[in-house]
Amino acid sequence: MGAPKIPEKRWSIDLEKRIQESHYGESYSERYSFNPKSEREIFIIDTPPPYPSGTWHIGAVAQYSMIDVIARSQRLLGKEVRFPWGVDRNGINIEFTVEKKFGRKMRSYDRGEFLDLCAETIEPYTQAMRETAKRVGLSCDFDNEYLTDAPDYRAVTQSIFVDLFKRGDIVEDLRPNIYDPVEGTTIAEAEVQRVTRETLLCDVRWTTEDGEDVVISTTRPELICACGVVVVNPEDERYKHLVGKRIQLPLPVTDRESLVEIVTHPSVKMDFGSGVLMVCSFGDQNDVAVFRELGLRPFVAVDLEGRMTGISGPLSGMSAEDARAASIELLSEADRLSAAEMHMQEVPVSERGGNPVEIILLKEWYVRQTHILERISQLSSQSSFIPERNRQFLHDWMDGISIDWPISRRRWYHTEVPIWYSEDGLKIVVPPHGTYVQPWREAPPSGSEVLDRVTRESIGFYDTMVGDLGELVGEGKVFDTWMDSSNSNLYVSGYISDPELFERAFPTSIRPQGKEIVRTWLYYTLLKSALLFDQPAFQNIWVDGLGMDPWGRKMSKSLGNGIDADSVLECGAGGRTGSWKIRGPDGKQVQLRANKIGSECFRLWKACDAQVGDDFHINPEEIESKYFGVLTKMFNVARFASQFDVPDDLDTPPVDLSPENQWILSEFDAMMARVEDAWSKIDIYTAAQSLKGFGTGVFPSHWLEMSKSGLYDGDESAAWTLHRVVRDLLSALSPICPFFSHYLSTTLYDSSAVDVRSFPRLPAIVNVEDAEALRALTPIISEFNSMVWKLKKDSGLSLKSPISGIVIPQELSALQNSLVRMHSIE
RNA sequence: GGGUCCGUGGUCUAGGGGUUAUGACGUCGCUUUUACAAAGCGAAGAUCGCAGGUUCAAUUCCUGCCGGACCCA
Repeated sequence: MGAPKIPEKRWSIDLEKRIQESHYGESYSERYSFNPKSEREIFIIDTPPPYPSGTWHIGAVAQYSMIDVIARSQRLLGKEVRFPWGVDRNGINIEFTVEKKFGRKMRSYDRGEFLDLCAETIEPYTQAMRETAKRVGLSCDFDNEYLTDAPDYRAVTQSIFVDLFKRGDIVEDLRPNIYDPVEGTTIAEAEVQRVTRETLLCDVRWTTEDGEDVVISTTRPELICACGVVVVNPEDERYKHLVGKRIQLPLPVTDRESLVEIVTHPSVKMDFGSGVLMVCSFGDQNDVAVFRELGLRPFVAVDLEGRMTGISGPLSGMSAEDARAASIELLSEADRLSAAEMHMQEVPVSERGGNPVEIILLKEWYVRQTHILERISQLSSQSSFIPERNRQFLHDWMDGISIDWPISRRRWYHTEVPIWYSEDGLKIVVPPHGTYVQPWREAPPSGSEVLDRVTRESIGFYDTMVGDLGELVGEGKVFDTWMDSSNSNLYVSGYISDPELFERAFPTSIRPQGKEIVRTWLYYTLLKSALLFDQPAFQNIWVDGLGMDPWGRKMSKSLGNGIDADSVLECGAGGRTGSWKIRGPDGKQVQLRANKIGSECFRLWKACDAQVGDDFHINPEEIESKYFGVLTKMFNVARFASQFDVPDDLDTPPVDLSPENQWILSEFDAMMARVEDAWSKIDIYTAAQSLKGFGTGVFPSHWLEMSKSGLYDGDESAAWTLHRVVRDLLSALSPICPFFSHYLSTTLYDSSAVDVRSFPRLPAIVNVEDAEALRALTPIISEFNSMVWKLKKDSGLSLKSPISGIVIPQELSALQNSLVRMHSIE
């Protein structure tokens, strides 16, 4: 015994940063790298590659820290863990950033020049993200970072495209697509958002061929030229006599019939406007459905630049918005506008650009999916969801899928569609497996294959056929970014790059992600695995809730309720406190303050505070007040232990363990059994709560107080118990608080808790029945101690004053001596 | 408009057909005791959102309503 080996009185953020910095130094990769040849059970985590755009959302960082807990806990259980660090850098987001930064639209640049600007611009954001990742303590394989915009990653996307194309799962077709005319690209259903805004609802007077006037309400009068049919509800008595008649379009059109038929359709709401509806090719998705159902020929009213086409007569060449104003004017001049009033309406807009979308007939590439939904659903039942109830998000989304997935985009900073077309347009050239190509600026590489464009059959190789193909045209389109990110599990499991590993590691052990991207990232990944291998993509799917503001609202710039991740992680460093001004629910600014948080406290909070799957409120004040004390407490337990010599042999229990040591070891072992079980089920919450309860509760308050004086007197079996418990407790805690555990364990035991690769369990101390009987004493001990403490308090005695007249319960007679010393009972 | 989830002391949270409903923060009181006052100990504080129903028994199961969040149309 001597002075504590741990000089600090408590955990601090500066200490945390010091340990962290040295941790990411030399031995880092030794510690956390992945050995694909390992004999251990392989555990691969398909981490969500974050998108670097400004700041990393604190909710995502919190979630990521729990993925790290999963990685570390699986290592602790002895598995060979691959915890990749990937960054998703493809996409329209960085294109927008570049456009904004330089004040020029993408299409005004040379394509290559623009790509260079994107790559350059995204780098500092990527770097900031790496730093935050380390600051929150992630044990990713940073040396093998993957970037989705790197050639090796894009090559996987392109190879999978070619494979799926060859087997007919990818098709090229002319179909109505949701289109963002401002950004000039197709988007998928999953990328459409709805905003409520005020629009002018016009009542337009149409006239039938018999000369009867009919009023039709519309918010899109400029689309009259694309009207294919006028519909009424079949139940609507007012219009029964009109069904089957023809009606004149109220605006002039060119190159098309100006009369359309009136038919019935059940989707018409009788009480909306006049109850008569004009159906335009591609006014909205309902229109598309009606056109398909009635087998009508669609009219193209809006072109790729968002301008009105020739059929719109006088409106031709105008933007949709100008055309709307012009058409209203024309209708009004012709005395065909009977009313026009402002009306609240939900408008579909593109998620990224916020622009009202149009539905346009375009030739695009599609992944076929409607035929395989049932099978995906079957396969996904082989994956466990954590929590199980979040499986519902997937089913809800899949129930609503009605069309194939359009995967081509008319953008630039994305993976290119790897296709060249022959001069006659009948043949296509695709690159060999594993090669990244940019068809818009390069010729096919050697080894490329020539396929029949329609039958997809192989005709031969490019190298020998180059003379027969005429002048090749490279495809200019690129892929939806989900086409890239939905390969992440294949990429990290060794698909293409390491077939031997892939054989062992697929389906991928776990997919951790937020619930908001179940319909995109998760669904598309499952789709790919079903199409390519007819297999489930994952063994486990961990779906967490989202980080909300302190009142449970989504954090957003417009609400002004965001909390920056770095400000929380750095809170307390160098004595700087944290303060956050956030707009509260009543619209008033609320000031939150905290003195010290840091990564360990932040992680502990997330692990302890909410079950996985639920949305969680992020309040720095609460994080500090509820969890920093837990760290202080456990730190001091270790500090207390550090003044007693560590027994040479912590593996073999002393033969003369006294009853109180047997008792706490039984209690400890039961707790550790629970934690081991929780770690193996990826139940962070139960593990965290168990460790916290034991480490701050029964162990220090009861056993330690009971054993203290014995320890000071050199009781060696108590010292063994103390050190064994503290050492193993730190190991079991290391997934949640790695730097805290690392510091204490290396200081006390010269070996780091984060390096333990087998979950520590005690050798048998007593037999099972006796252990159970000992654990049954816990509530009696705690009640007895509380009784004595309360008695002393009520009598105005200090805790160390002697007290008399206390009767020790019969059940605790074995602990008599310790209890007498603990309370100075006379 | 539809779907999913949620509603437990002032705040956050666990649980779950059956003794006295878990824990934490906050509050109040006491205590400087050879780890810890950035701590410990103790106390007060809940008709488990509301209304029905099922049951011997409901906070738990069912229905409706109210409130909140998210997703979708």
